[in-house]
Amino acid sequence: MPLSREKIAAAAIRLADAHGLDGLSLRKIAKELGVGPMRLYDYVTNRSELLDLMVDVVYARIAEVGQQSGWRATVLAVARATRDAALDHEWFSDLLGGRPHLGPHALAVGETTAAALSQSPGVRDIDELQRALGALNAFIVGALRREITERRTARSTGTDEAAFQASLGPYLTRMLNTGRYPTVARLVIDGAHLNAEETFNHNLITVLDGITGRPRT
Amino acid sequence: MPLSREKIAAAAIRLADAHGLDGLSLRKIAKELGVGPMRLYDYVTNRSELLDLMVDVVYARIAEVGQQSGWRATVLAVARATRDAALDHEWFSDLLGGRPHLGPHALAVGETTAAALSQSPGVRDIDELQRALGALNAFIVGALRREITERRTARSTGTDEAAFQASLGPYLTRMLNTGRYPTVARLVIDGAHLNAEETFNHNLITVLDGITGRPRT
DNA sequence: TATTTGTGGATACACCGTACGGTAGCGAAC
DNA sequence: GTTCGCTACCGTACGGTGTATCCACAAATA
Repeated sequence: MPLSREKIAAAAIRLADAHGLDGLSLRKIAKELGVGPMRLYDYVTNRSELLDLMVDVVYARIAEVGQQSGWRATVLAVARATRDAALDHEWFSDLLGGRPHLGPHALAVGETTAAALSQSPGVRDIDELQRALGALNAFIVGALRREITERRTARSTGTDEAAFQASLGPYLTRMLNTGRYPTVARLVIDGAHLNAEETFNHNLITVLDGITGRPRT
Repeated sequence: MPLSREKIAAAAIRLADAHGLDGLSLRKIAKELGVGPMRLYDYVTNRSELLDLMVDVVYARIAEVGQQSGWRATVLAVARATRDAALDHEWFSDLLGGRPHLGPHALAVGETTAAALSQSPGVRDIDELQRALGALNAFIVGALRREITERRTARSTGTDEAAFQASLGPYLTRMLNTGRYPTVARLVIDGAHLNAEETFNHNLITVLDGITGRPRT
């Protein structure tokens, strides 16, 4: 049972899911596979190439959604699939936007969203398509990074109010009590209970409407 | 002339500007300051706390733009200042969205943008403000990461067509020649010459319009 | 003067990515 | 049938990282 890029990527993903990207090392992957560390270099030239490999495996899952009934449904489906993937593999969000995603599956999802967007009214020529795609991807990347970051801090501080006050509280409440950040203070105190999925969907639609030039409801 | 968080941060920023975040290590910073590596731990508990420090120094520069004549001008100015900062300190974009930015200056720019956005029509209550802020920040984070990544690959491959074809070409052109990614192919071939700043501004306005509910022109 | 206290430094540990040299097997050429 | 060369595997070793711990020395206190 020799070894293969697929097996290496799968093991790496398992480890990254469990211990994050910082807890991932070539040596641990090798140990997980019962092999010396240098074996991996027969299949991968770099650590970063390994990361690219992992990323493209995730994109493969995202690409499965394929085309939907209309361009709008397609874009929404791909965006939501990306979010699902990021929630399942938090390290994925760490890599989002950090390097060009050029793997075959990444290109495939790029193709479906680009093709879908090009069907939209308000996207008339190729420059507009490029811009629209940029804006959409920028939003997705930023939104997912933000959501994952929040989820991580929520998990590390504990989700309940008391633990939050105990961990970030001392510093943050002191900061907010200076009165220099009244709006932020109101946001932190009054508005922490938004549903993440709803927020993502809502903002996604907002951005999409902005891009494709549709009147807001 | 003892040592201080400010001095450490300044040295770290110099090094990160020159050699990127990967080329940054506590030992190098210490050497730069003519000190043993362990001295830094008297001022900073962690490497990550050092990164937070650096980030907040950058936010200090961003915060300098302050309020403008209207809420819209303020939001635009802050966003553009953030972009300028990211262009000057590319490592900043690597950190964007990756951890909560809670330093005093980061909170200050959060406050100004939040306060500005809350003045916008279409942002009626606090939940809408939270969502709007999320969408705006998501876009900024994603757009800057993307732009910096592109700039980096452009720099490493060389900017001219020939060098590009030589480096990414072998793989990418082969991929595009499969015919499976026609839209992406068109984008790569026909549409690479958009001005980055214009694109950012254009998309920023688009997103902002989407958020605040303004009719598209 | 004796003793405590704190401050800068060196050393050490566990771990990382990866360069390098060696070895064993196997097909091809004489 | 023997030898040669090539490929696929393997372990070791190097230079680097973040950080914990201990240590020496100077200053300040009793």
